[in-house]
Amino acid sequence: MNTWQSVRAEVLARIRSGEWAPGGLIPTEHELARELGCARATVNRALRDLADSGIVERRRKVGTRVATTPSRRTTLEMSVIRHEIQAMGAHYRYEMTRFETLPAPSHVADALQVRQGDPVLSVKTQHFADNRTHCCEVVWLNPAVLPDIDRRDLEREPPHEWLGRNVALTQGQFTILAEGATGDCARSLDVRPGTPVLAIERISWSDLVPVSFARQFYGPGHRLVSED
Amino acid sequence: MNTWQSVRAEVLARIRSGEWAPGGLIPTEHELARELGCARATVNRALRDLADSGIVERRRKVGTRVATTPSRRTTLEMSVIRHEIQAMGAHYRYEMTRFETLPAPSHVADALQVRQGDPVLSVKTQHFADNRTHCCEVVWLNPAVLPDIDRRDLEREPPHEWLGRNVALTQGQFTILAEGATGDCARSLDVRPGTPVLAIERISWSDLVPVSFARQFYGPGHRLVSED
DNA sequence: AAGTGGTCTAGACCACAGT
DNA sequence: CTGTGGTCTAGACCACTTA
Repeated sequence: MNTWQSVRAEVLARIRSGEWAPGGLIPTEHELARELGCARATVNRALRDLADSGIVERRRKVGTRVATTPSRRTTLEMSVIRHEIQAMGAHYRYEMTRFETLPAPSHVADALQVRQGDPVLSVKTQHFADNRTHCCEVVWLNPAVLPDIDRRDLEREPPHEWLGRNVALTQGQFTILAEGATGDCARSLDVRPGTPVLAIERISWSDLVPVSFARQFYGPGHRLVSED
Repeated sequence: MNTWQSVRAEVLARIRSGEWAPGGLIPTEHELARELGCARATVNRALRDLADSGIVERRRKVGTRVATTPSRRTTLEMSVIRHEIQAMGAHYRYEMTRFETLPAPSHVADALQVRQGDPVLSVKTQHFADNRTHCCEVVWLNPAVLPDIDRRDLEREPPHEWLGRNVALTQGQFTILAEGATGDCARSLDVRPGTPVLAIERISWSDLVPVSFARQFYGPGHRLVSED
């Protein structure tokens, strides 16, 4: 069969067998197409897939190399918290506990690309699964990009769901780290201060303009699982 | 321009504008190709890309729907620890602190798909950046798949690097969580027990057979950053 | 049975990066 | 300039799913 999957498998097998060593060039698309008896587009599809997985590296004029860094890319599904909770079969409830304009602290100013002390919107929320706090978050919003957001908008609906429906988010970045719970967060999650919590920082852009910077905290036992 | 990127952008714009609502069907590939004046393959490439990002969902005979779950997929680069450390400009050193065959505890037996109590290889390692422990890990190896691994192999080289060069790893899964440092791990990372650490659990398969189950611990301040 | 996406083909042109 | 990958095309057939 000359499917692109079979081409991918063949190439992978040759890499695994050592026939094509890490750092070495493999044949060009034309050569592979001829050898395997399929169209170049098919080979291209297979090699592009391998490049997306980080198995090979491709550069024009140079060719395709077996990656020396056998690093793996893995994809995480960052779902809407409501769906995450409902998927567990739990009842979802959302609450906004703060909504106020504040001068931007330095780390927020960095993330939103505004000057330190510039006014930004600070929103605190909690997401409940069967009346236990599953996640609490602080969201900082760039008012320059959100002309007409209203307190009532976010009382009804979590910030990221509102943003998803009202702003053209073009890019996002996630940072994952472990922290000890502090103050409000510890109280919300009903854990002692210092308890390890998983923190996810999330920056959303709309056309290269930062729209929001969120810090989400998940209590003990929460796990992020890759798909693969 | 009839690039697949421009088709992708056009489709995205229509979704964002609300012209194509979440949950709704968008035109078929044929229709879009005709309307936008390009080949169907180009439309296919664009829509496939959007489907990979989770923006739309595609099913044969049904068509392409705007995803009701505006969940985002993001890719994490799980690099080899040595490269991670060298990329910071630090000196890398590796040490194996344990190598012994033990009866599999239940969580390890689950991960490696062996019976609880079956013999598995337990390896403890530390990875240093400029002589400070950057990461410590416990790796459990499935001896059924690793006939001729030797203690000396892993004294020279970290388990995952050895595996990468000697076993055809076909699949991996990562789980990320926050934990409090305990015992050996706390001592290795030079933190007090209970200090929040980022834990990454990693299972590697070779052709549906589990090869290794690793738990890696990173000290305070460590961050996983998505690419996007 | 019919309609949708999934893929392959053969050829072509282009963009880029070494020489 | 040259050779590589990146992409587009027009057409074709296939696979799957719903009706």
